[in-house]
Amino acid sequence: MATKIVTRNTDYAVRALCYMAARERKEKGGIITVTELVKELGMPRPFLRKILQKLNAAKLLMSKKGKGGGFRLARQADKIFITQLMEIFQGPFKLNDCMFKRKICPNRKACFMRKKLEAIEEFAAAQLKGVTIKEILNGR
Amino acid sequence: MATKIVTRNTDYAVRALCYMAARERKEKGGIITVTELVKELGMPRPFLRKILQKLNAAKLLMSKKGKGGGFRLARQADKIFITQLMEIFQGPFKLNDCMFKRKICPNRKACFMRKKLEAIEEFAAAQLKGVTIKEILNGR
DNA sequence: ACAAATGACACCAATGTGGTATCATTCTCC
DNA sequence: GGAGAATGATACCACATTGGTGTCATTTGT
Repeated sequence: MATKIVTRNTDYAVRALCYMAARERKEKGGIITVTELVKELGMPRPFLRKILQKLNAAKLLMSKKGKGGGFRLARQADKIFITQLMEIFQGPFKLNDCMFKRKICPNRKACFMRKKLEAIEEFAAAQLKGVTIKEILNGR
Repeated sequence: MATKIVTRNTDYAVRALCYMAARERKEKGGIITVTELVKELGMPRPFLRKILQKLNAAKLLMSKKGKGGGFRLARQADKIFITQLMEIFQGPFKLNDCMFKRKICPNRKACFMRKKLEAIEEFAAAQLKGVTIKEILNGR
């Protein structure tokens, strides 16, 4: 199986945010309901709901309860970083933590493999660093 | 949880092979028994056995059955690449395969995220490419 | 009041990884 | 040839994670 850098809930979040940002560009200031998102994006409703609630808690979305309620972006698309989404849904980004028998491997400092993994982790972090919803939307 | 580039069985394989290579350097040509490896490396015996059997099947080790039997390296330590170990225990190395609803995401080609992931994957492959047991043993 | 929306939260299922157990086979040595 | 020491093969199990569902409470507009 493929090594996952991005899990499914992060992925769904990206898709949902992209949709919302795109819609925002045309019809200004609209609140979007889960129903619309589900219809447009074809994701399982309860799962998406959970994701949106997390985004709301993280203040990336604003929510409005009750009739006529829904969600809207709490900030511009170029201020929403996927690194933050990854943090929210997957926790801090890191590669192998090099455990051995429940403890951090004592050789961690000297280990050649570890050096390589660290280089990879650094590179990956650099690649993902500046990426925002806006860029993903624009394909660039 | 940390994104795993290297899983535990690959890790165990590396450790076992390193030990065997190190011993080889001193006492030439010795066959090593699972019992010795378990004692020295402190891994669960049946699990290690399974791993060694796979290495044997992949012709990285040679085995001898029966009394006085055991394993020895089937090639020099500088001819054993961790990429091959990863292949054996984890399958082909790749990052996210970008599925959406059981199908490969139709936007895969244009997707900006995907481009980043591909860059990371390439870099990672390059980093790991030449690494052998010998280098790990030498810490370089 | 009622219906439409989210909030909070508990629960469930599938999968992968790590680990165990068992029996068959081979080999050496007496 | 038989006993015991080793691997071969393989089935099974436990735990964690991820992905996903379901339910009830709360808020809000008409």
